[in-house]
Amino acid sequence: MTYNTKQKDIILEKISKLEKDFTIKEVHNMLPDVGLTTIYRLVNKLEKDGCITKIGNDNEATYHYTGKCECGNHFYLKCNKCGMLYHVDCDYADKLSKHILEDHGFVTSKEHIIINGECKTCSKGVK
Amino acid sequence: MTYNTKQKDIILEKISKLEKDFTIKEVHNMLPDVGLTTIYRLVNKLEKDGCITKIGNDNEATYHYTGKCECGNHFYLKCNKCGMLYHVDCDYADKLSKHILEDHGFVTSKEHIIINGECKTCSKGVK
DNA sequence: CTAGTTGCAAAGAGTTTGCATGGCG
DNA sequence: CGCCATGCAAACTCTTTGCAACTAG
Repeated sequence: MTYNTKQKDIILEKISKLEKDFTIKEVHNMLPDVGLTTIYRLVNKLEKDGCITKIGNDNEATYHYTGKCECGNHFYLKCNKCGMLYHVDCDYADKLSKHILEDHGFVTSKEHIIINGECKTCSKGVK
Repeated sequence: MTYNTKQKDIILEKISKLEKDFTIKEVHNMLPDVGLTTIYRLVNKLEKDGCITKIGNDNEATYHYTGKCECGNHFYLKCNKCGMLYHVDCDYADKLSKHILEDHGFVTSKEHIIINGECKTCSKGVK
């Protein structure tokens, strides 16, 4: 019901090895031979499958490859200045999820907690 | 250096009384007499002033009026299903900010921590 | 009167859709 | 061969910009 194509392999190969988050444009720049539309369509599908997390950005959508991992002990720190996404392994994430669920009845999204702010470098650099 | 106009008053009056987050379009629908452009411009300015927090959404930007409050003991839980933004007063927010700062050197954005997930209602209702 | 503000129309930017072609199974 | 996948171009939507008219101070 779903074919394996060259483009799919190329895209998956690429984004699964990225250590940082990415935009559609970036992927397209890295893979000029794959059509823009195809990247949009595949990324959307991967997002539905749960392999990718969409990080609603300013005006351009940013995505992050998460694979199929179901581990809960981490969260993301997203720097609003430089755009970097830091993956943090930390017990605190579990505690936080549990707290939010038990005290506020809120299910944190697939254990992918994204907290916005400013990273060490940027908060020092500016001002 | 900055004038007080009718439009400004109308917009501020409206969004400061909203209990939920809003999009530019929603504001425009509520205030048909104010030009779209004006709303964009004013909201952007208010965001810079810190009275409004932008919640990078899917394709349409969502904003939330926060006023000038500098209180730190709260965070937001944003439901990805119904779009509701829950304002939660909780000591945990402070602890979390402190932890992130001390252990990860990351400054959480203006104490406005937004955590995505699914609210009680939606997580029960579906599937 | 001067400088900031407004709002229309047009331009930009990101994303989606239509449709004909090509490739997997 | 049937059906999904691809990719170009066009359509759409949200947001920004240019510019002339307007208004607060």
